[in-house]
Amino acid sequence: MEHSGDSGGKPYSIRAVQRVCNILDLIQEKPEGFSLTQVAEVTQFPKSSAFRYLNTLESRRYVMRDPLSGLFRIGPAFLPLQSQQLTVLADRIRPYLTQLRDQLEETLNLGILDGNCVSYVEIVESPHSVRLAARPGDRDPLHCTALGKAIACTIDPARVKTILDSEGMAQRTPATITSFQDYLEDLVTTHLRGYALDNCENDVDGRCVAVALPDIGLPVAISLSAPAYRLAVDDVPKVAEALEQAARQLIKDITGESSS
Amino acid sequence: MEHSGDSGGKPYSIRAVQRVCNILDLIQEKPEGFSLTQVAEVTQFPKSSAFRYLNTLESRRYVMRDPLSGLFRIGPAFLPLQSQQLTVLADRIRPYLTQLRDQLEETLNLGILDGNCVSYVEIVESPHSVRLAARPGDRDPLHCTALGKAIACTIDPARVKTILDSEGMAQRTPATITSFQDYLEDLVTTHLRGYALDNCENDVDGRCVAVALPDIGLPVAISLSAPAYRLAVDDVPKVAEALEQAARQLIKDITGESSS
DNA sequence: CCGGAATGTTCCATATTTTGGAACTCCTAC
DNA sequence: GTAGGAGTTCCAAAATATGGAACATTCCGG
Repeated sequence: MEHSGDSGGKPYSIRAVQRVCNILDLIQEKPEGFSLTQVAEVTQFPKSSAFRYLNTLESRRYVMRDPLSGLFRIGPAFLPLQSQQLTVLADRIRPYLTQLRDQLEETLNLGILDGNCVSYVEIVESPHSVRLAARPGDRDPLHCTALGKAIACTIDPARVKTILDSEGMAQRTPATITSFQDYLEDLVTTHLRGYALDNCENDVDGRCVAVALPDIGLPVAISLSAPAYRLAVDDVPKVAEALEQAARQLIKDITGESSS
Repeated sequence: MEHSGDSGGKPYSIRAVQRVCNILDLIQEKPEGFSLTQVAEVTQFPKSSAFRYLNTLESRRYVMRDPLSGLFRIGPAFLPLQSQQLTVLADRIRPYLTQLRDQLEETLNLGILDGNCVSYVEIVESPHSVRLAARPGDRDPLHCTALGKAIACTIDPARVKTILDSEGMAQRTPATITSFQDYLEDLVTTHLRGYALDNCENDVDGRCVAVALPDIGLPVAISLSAPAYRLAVDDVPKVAEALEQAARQLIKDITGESSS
């Protein structure tokens, strides 16, 4: 029985398990992911073997396929950033998201700061066939998403600056905020108003409202996303109020105390 | 070819990979871990199969064996709590820890807040054969460790309370702080003084000095741990100064700006 | 201390599964 | 249209994973 890499003297090593670990080690090295051919090359597995491993890991969510690039990257099963804690949190927040979805008939999201981006942890989709919906494990930038802005209000401004310096503030739509100064001003507004708005800044046809969940101990926020034609700017305050109400209630339920 | 659980209609599923995923799913459910027999029971694998899988995963650090309880639990390869970011951070901090180890000839640690505990990310061990050293992936409570105290100074006091209420403040040694009020007072001292001290509170024969790394964006701290007989209380300020100096330098290096 | 139960570790013949190469499909660029 | 590259499918047989049983170790109770 031969196994690649160091088994650390451990007997009874299973080669297929080692191969899984090789792939999991690799997939963590690059957030944007790898093509099948790259995985095969780096791991030195035959392409068909690599394909089967990746497909199996994908079916179990340890690996996911980026819908745009087709690259294989870290999946949601690997994403619980604080493991237990995030899983428990998502489970407890899901009923609220479901209720909001039923009430407002749009897509609800739970997002977390993950490195320099927002990562979608939980998504409860709109009943409409035309909907604005990310997928679990998707990541979006901080500067042009409502989730990003809501979370940015809860973290150190110096940290926000570091992130944006590092990631850039790419123009995704004509409405995208691309200067740090403008972004800071938006954050002030966001903070005073109590909710964050992505007004066709991330997706030219999309609008999104988000509120942070302070006191939870993790940089998380919930949001409602909708096609812009169904969520007029005039409707935003009403939606925000529903989100804020749900946020207050769920924080209370989770922490056993009320948010100040 | 039969595979357990939902393959989601994915063809070319590899049974051994599914089994790895079953174990990884299970191991994430309980921080304190599982015995071999429990893993075998829950997964319904024959004991010898479960044993081989766990051993292989252990050799690759996705699973680790708790040295005290012998239970199998999540390993460091699963621990990079912010994945990329923590790996990069540890790589950049290691040379500093190594230099401090060479200078002070004791064990240096990098720890992070992980759920309700401190988790050891990086350890550079003392050259002495008698040393106080945790192992990567080990977890310790917040209330009786210098790392825990240093990190507690950087997070919301309400969060600290929640953690301690949940985890308790178990007496580990006669010197352990077991009341929240006393702990808060220690944190005030820690904050004013600039460093945290575990004065035989976690280990009756151990002393530990820690400083937080503010502005990094993660709840992390570095510490020096030593047998108490080699680290007298009078030596603590000198050690703390070396740690603080290194902390200032590495924060500057990592963030590209100086800590305020 | 002894015995029994429980947990962990080792071994082995063979059944099962994984394997890797080749063929095929699809897509893109020239 | 053609070529090349990435992804997908297939299959015979080589390789490995398998599971049960035996063995070793530890723990607990009488």
